[in-house]
Amino acid sequence: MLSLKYISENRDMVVTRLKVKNFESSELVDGIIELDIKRRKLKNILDNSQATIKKLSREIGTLFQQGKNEEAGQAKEKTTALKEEIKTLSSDLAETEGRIRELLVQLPNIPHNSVPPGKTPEDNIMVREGGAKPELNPDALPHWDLAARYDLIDFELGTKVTGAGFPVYKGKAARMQRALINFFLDQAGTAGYSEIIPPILVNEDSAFGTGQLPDKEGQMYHVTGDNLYLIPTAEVPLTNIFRNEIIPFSELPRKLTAYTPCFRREAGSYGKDVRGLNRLHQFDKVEIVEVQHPDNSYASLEAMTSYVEGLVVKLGLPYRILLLCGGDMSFASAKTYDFEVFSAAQNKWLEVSSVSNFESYQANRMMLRFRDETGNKIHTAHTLNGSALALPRIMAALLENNQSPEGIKIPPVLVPYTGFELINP
RNA sequence: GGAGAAAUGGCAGAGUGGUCGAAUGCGGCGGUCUUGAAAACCGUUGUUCCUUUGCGGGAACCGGGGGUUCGAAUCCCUCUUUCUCCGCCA
Repeated sequence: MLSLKYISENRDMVVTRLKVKNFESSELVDGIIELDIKRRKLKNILDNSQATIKKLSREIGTLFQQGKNEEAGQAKEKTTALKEEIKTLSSDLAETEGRIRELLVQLPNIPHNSVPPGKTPEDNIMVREGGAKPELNPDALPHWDLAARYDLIDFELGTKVTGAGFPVYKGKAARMQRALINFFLDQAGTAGYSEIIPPILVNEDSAFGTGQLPDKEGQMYHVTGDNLYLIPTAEVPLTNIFRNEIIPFSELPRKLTAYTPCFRREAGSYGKDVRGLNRLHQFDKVEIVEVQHPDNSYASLEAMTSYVEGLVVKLGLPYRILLLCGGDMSFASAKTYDFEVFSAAQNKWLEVSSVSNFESYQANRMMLRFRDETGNKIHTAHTLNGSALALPRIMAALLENNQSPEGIKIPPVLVPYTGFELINP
């Protein structure tokens, strides 16, 4: 969320900038500022009352010790009215703070200056593309048919065991999946990301910290018995590692990576996009997360983007990088690059990564801060994350693009991990 | 799952109703001494919020929440977590 102070001090700027996200915020922002004035007023009166009663209490204590019980009794009476007042004031204050928070979490993050305006994916700007689209035979098959032909991925079996969107990977596909995970983790390690195996169930505070709650509640699987959520991305546990932490200046940036399965209910997603591996309820992903000094976070965003680009290049996939327009960005992001790879048999671009700078939006929510160079001041850190990469669509594109009459060819960089070069009958 | 014990500052660890934001030790930072370092000695050392141009002043926080009291780290309730023992188990 945006900080209260920032909103109060930059009212017009916030409202103007949020219009890039097509978000009309003037009412919300004014409500917040009004409540904040009330909050400060209440806090001020309450502090004074508490200071008075604290002083009185000390005096009463002294009087009792001196055996002046009568005087103490008289002093006690003076506190009665004040106590009532404090009770009312603190509940008013708590209520006001609660309402401020309710409004604050409804405000999306402010987009960076370089974010183009726009409403739909059509308005995204392509910043780079690379890799050659393969020339496939006319009889080339989409990956779900290839999966059936080579007995690689069994969607029906997953439906039997769990339900739609939970595929079963078999044989060489399972091996290839594992190869991709290991390849991605090794690459990330080389690039300076520390490998983590985080919990894949998180509590409410964590889900709130990265912004999944309260807004995207229906998108996560909720284990109601223990009030835990299955992670929709490793971003959640990885970033929350730093929740309520003050990071020493010398330890910035912190760079983490993790492979986890991800779970998404995808409520409301139907139709052609869900075919095969295109959209699943459970999928594997390697994620990279970075906590960075505000001065360097945009350099990190570019570095992360280049890193992800290196991965798709190594895999030999045709790709393009999109700078998302205001309307297509996520609620919490200040700037996002999406990666799409071309899946030739479907003749379709598939999103395989999303790299974002959240600036202080998540950090404010989770009180993630750092100590500055002098060691005296504490500031909110910036957080970033990116997929590196989401596996199913990579798998889909690799299967489709690399099919040939002899079988499906494994990209050379993966062969050391798979132990085979070809998937054939 | 059952029984018991505990949760205090970066860490260790005092404090069981009255100037306690909290002794002491370690660690950290600054200094004296030293050619330099160590040792020794001296000083300093949390976070959030309100207020002030600034100096400063004030409030809250001793696992979370609630309560008793003029006053709570200290008493009560509740939740969470950790440890010990038992049971079960990858």
